[in-house]
Amino acid sequence: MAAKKCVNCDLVSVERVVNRWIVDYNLSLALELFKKQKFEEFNEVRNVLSVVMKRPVEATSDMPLKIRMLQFLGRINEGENLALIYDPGTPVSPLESALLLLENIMEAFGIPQQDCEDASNSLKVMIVATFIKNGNFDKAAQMLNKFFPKPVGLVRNILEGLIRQKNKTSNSFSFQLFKQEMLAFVQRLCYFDVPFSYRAAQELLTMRLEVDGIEEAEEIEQEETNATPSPQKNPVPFQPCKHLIILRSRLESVYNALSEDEKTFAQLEQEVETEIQDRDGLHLEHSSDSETQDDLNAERADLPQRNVCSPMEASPAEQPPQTDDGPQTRARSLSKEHYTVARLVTEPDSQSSSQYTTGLEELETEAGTEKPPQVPDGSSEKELQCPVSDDETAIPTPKRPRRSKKTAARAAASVLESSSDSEDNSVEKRKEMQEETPPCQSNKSKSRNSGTSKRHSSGLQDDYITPVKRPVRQLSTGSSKKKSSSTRRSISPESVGESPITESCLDSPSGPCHQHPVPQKSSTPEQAFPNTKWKSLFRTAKESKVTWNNEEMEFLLKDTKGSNESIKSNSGHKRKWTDQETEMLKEGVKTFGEGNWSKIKSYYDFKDRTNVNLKDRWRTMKNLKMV
DNA sequence: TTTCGGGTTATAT
DNA sequence: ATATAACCCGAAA
Repeated sequence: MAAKKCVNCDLVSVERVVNRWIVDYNLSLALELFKKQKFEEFNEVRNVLSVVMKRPVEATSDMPLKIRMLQFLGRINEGENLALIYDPGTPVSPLESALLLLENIMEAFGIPQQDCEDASNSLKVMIVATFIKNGNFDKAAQMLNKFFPKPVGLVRNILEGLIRQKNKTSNSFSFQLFKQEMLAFVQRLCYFDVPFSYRAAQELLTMRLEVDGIEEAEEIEQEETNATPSPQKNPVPFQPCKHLIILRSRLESVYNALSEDEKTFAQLEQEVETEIQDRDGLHLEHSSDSETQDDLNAERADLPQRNVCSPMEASPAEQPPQTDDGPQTRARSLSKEHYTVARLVTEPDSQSSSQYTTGLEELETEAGTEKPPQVPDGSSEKELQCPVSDDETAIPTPKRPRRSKKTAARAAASVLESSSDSEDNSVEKRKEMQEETPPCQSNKSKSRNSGTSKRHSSGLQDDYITPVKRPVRQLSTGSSKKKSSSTRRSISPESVGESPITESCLDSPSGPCHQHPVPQKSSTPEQAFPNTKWKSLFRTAKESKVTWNNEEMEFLLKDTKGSNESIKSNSGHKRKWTDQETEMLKEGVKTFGEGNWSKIKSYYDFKDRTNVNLKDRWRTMKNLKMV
């Protein structure tokens, strides 16, 4: 029933809000994964973001910068794949494109030069070092002179020495460390608050654990399980929450009976409902009061009137800490119960709508952080919110079965992992997601997709903004060491001729491949997205407070697509080890010790590498005296 | 199930 | 044709 109301409401408005949560969460998640060197998952999350960004998203003021910085990290992540060239006209390595992007960001967001100085310098050094590592000494020297014109400086001397000696095996410049440094830089630049959805999920998990400890976990789990498949059905999904609530208020009195008689939660709920109904009408007031106290919603103060938290979100999180306080708690819990249990399970009253509304706002506030209160139309919101709240609650539940106390991010990550088995699959999935994508023949070339950073690398400002992606992947001439070999074969044919296809499809959700040819540097979004469908979507998105720049969208999309492996290899063929993989392996051995291949493999995200592969690679490295 | 070492294969030169 | 990195296979723990 609530759902119906929602449908009537402005779906777009709701979607924007929900998508903002999603984006907010995934931004943080991506950063976390990057930090943990789960680069595959990092790319997966970026994929998620790119897809979400195609939908209307209500952006916060800091979101654009975060998106850009994520793009930046994406390029950094692909930094060693020199084979990736985005603009044939002005071939630029991923790291160079990262530098250009950084400069662009600084300009666009008015970031003082000094704030980026260290990062910029490190980036420049790594650009040179990467060329050296790949044996492209000419290019390295060229970059060295470009970035470090002064013939003085320790770093310059070191790099110069390596170039002179044509020593590409130097370990002086760890790419892994460099990545982490870039991560630290990004974190300095933008503050990544703990997303609301993360906190909500975490608290929910905590609650479940508590409940499990006290009660029989099985019941709850079962319920959850049931709820998962049909999240739309309010009654089922929420039950867990109800239980929690009930436990707080009623558990003491009923616990014994429960354990003995095997009373079901449903029964308890009914009891509670009865109580609640008796006190109906009070709940609103109580809820507001109680809410004020909640730690989660510090921001609620701003919205005193609608402080009632939405049943799903607020209740799970808040209740645990409350245990039994005093009368207040009692009232509070009751009110909450009322919402959750009575409303959802039994029957939605008129009140429900208002309650939900409140909850939503709260959520927004939290999640939105700085975002200006955009509660446009209260009435419509209310209705909309119902579904929203439901979804939110429902989502976390199924996904993270009390699997553990691991952080939500972790859990999410694992989910991602499982879902994305192979790049191929993921890639294809992505493509699928981008419906318009015409049949790119390139599908086969899984590897190719990696054309992550292609886009604006060279384009600099213009391309950068340009919706068109010409990122064509070239085989890097001699840049890529050994990898190139395998890469070339598969890539060259496709990439050269139609490289745009693959990427374009992915890249331009807005514009299909065909439209690429015309470089539109338009600042106007519409232009960017030729496709009518996307146009409309984009417009819709635009309406939201913060409009997503074409650039941002593109960045995401583009990067996302290709990001994964530059070199993917055909399943049947030998796949050369990338520098990145090698570095991870080194780190892994350093951390876990030689021989613990399974640990290393599980800790780092080695894609399509078996324990034996790690072992063999290590053996090879030892033979080569790389270690 | 994971690790290990010898053997095989695919690829670059 | 050769060298060798990547991969495979069977044994052992």
